[in-house]
Amino acid sequence: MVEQLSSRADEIVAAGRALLETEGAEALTMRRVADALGIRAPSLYKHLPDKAALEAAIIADGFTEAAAAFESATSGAADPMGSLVRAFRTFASEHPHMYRLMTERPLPRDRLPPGLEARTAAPLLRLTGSPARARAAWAFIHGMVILELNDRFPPDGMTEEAWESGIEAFVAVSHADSA
Amino acid sequence: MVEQLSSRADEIVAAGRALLETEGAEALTMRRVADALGIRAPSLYKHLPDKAALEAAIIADGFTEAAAAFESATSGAADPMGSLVRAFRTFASEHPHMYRLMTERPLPRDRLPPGLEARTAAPLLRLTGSPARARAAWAFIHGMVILELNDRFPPDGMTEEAWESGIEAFVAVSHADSA
DNA sequence: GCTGCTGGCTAACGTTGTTAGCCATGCTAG
DNA sequence: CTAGCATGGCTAACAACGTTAGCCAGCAGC
Repeated sequence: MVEQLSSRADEIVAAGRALLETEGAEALTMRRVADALGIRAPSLYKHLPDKAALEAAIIADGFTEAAAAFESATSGAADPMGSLVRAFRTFASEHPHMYRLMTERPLPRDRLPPGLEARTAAPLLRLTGSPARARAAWAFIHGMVILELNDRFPPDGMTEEAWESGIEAFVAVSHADSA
Repeated sequence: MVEQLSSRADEIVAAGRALLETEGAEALTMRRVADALGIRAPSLYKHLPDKAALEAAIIADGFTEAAAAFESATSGAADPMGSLVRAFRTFASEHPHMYRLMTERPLPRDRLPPGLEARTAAPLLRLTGSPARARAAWAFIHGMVILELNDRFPPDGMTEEAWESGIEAFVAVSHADSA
């Protein structure tokens, strides 16, 4: 399943990630990645089986970073839920192309380090107290982030209010339930 | 902006849509579409400027259908919000590839019939009573749908509960606000 | 009956992921 | 010290993609 990458492969993944983050998904090309390293595209295949493996490694990178951000945002915070939501939004807005790559297709779970997905989900799961509520909150947060990223909301300044309205809704239900 | 399509172009769009819906996005190829019509790929360009125009026409098709479904679901229903959510989920699960195409990138608004986007959004906007709440509810619904579609939730039967939990949350806030 | 538009066609280009097969370098075993 | 082999480059090439250029058959209208 998840092979440990050689150090050269790590450099390839880093170059790929840099390309993705600075120029977007359509720049993430085997030839462009090779160019960035001063070699030819076919040489990449000495280190990685295919492009999907490169993408999976970049995605794993992203999840690791996101998980760390979520953990540090929630540990000992006064308002852990608000803090988590902010960390989520920050991650997505600082790494929009990465966030899209991480979410827009089914996860290549076979090619991801075991436990990474669960680790990323853990903080929200802990805060909401139930898988069902965690899923609902995640859907809301992801929906807001991806609709914003995809320019789906009219630019009328109403979006911040939508965030508050949604958070309020979930907090209300959580309190009602725990009472 | 939005050109009226020739009847031949309509046939091309229909063939493209059929390919998309039955075989997924990667089957939506100029050559495959042409094949389905018994002609060659370059001939398509006599009727459509490029592939983006084909996609936009398919997307417009999808929005028109979705809008009609949402309107008929909410008009005079006993539980209009539940009915709308069901209509939304039904549309997405019956047309998963269409739904992805409609949502996964920024909308080609220039190439869509004017007013169509607003028409599709209207039922939810009416039910929630405020743009902010509508946006929050939309984010939740879209988030649930797309995460389900992308196989993001563990298959533990908890997802139905997540739907209920989210709907409950939004309904609670709406009631609190209107009281 | 000529003109010109409509809607096909073939050939081709540049880009994509990927494979096959060659070769230099350098480590290791005998 | 040398033979052999793994490592990691390379070029050439293929199939499929979107797209353009340019040709031509058929048919409508003056």
